Amino acid sequence: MRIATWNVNSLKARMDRVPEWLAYARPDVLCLQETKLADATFPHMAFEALGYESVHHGSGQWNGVAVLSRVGIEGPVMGFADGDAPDQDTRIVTARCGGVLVSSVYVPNGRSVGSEHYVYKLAWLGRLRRHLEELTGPTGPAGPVAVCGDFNIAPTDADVWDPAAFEGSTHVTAPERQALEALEEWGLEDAFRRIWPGPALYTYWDYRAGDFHEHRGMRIDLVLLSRSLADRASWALVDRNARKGKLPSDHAPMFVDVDL
DNA sequence: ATGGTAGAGCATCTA
Repeated sequence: MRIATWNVNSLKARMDRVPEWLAYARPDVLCLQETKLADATFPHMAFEALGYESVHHGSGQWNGVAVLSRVGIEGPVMGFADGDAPDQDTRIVTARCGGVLVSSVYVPNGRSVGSEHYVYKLAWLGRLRRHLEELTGPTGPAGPVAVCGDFNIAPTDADVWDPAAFEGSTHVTAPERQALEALEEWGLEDAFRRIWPGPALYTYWDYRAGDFHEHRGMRIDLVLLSRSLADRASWALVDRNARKGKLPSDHAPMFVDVDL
């Protein structure tokens, strides 16, 4: 099973590129973030024509997440299933695809350390863990689980182009990394890192100042797999070609292949 | 690196 994730930074602006990439990479599952669409305008039919069922959770203008699957979509859940009040934003959608519980997540950016947005980011990551506990039940992470998306966290200093440039910034702080580690302690693994343990393999580059061409990037888009899946991960790639050319997103798509 | 660009939608907000 090929499990992919891509922050498209507006699906409307990327409707040439996303179908093209689906035809090229043929993922079994593709998690999208920042569709910036309301549910009513999500192009389910365009993906259906390519063999993909889809589920979307969005309110328009900002955020918005989707799961596309050609191995089935069952039991979609919009937002958190932790029983708490609905999230203020549309940042997570979950469904079972080919037997795997898949969540597409767009973790809040945090904006600046200590801001209310940063507090929301850390709380959101706590809710994500409780959401997964609720949906997996007594089986927990022993079952097949994939949490894919833009985490807005660089797991280690090897995941940013220059750690010194990020001092005092979000995405690299200890509390953010600890929130990610809490998910790993629950039973998820950064599958790309297992395949490619080396540094400087990024998924995001700011549009500004020629960052992409100067290799000033960050690895913040992750596929977290439960142990039974991670043990079967055989290949992973970031498709940097999809960050080039006309009208790219500021994120590249990445995927992990799992031998099921 | 303290500006720069892109996408939302029409004045700014978000990243």
